[in-house]
Amino acid sequence: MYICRMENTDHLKEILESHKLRITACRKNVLQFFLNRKAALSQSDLENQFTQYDRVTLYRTLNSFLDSGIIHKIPNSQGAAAYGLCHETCSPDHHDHNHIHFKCNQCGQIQCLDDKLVPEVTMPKGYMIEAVNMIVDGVCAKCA
Amino acid sequence: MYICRMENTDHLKEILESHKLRITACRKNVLQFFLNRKAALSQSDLENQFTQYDRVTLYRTLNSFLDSGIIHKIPNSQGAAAYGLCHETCSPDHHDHNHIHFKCNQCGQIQCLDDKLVPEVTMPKGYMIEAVNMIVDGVCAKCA
DNA sequence: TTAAATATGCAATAAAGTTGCATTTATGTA
DNA sequence: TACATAAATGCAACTTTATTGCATATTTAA
Ligand SMILES: [Mn+2]
Ligand SMILES: [Mn+2]
Ligand SMILES: [Zn+2]
Ligand SMILES: [Zn+2]
Repeated sequence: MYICRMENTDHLKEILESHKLRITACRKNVLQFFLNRKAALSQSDLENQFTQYDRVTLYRTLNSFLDSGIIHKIPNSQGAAAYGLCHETCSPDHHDHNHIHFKCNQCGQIQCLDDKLVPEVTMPKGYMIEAVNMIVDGVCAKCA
Repeated sequence: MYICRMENTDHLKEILESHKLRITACRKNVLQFFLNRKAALSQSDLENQFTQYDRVTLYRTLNSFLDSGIIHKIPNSQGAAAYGLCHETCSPDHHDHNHIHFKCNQCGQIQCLDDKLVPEVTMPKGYMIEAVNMIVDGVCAKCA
């Protein structure tokens, strides 16, 4: 995870550049929003926060972040898709997403537990593993 | 998992009755379809299979099965929701869903690996666990 | 057999995701 | 700096998925 909380424009620019994305106001704002947030974000979170941008633009911003490896999509059972920041080690080629996700049934927030790694798992003979996702549902520390 | 593959009407009736659901043709047909299938099913799978029923009826059939503990919802990152048969031990009160789900990126099928249990996991202090889901993506034995 | 409770079909609506295209903006090069 | 090119944005339209209301049909228990 990128360490700083209050980013300066240069830092945002660097992140976008290093992922081969053009620097635009929308992308910088959305990226900053992700960096300031602890929890995962959904498209509608962005729409509420950034009324100045068209929802399609925000949709495509999320897609460009996904494709370039800035964020990752978090599986869920219902509602809109949620997105979390990738580790700094992630790239479009090689992702490093072996952390557990937690969804609080009280406040609804979805969190990346970056230092809680998904345990190893074995598959039946003949199965090939490409990715493993673990989603824990419950009540978070704040809501408990 | 219910053992039989080709159910007789009585067996279907028993299952529905034991979950306190009224016996209807639609429910029996949908339940049979679940029992015959190995993979998880989506609403659109049902719509394709049962053109004689309104899609809202199929939607509510899935909901009644969900609420009564006949099926469970499987988290995914994209596309329509998938549903898998519950174990016989499941009830509305107590669910027993600690098995791994596998999604094949080739054929798209989602499978309940009923005998592959989700490994134990610990949360940070203060978190309460209510449910744990594990979804493995990859290539299934048939597609490999 | 009948009354009450529930399921179904149909219409309408909401929510979420996606595409095409004209216009604007960003970026590399002259 | 100016320009050409490639990419991003806004807007409209559309698709898919999910949800609700209500009249009618069916199931169930008395
Ligand atoms: Mn995450
Ligand atoms: Mn399952
Ligand atoms: Zn919470
Ligand atoms: Zn497969």
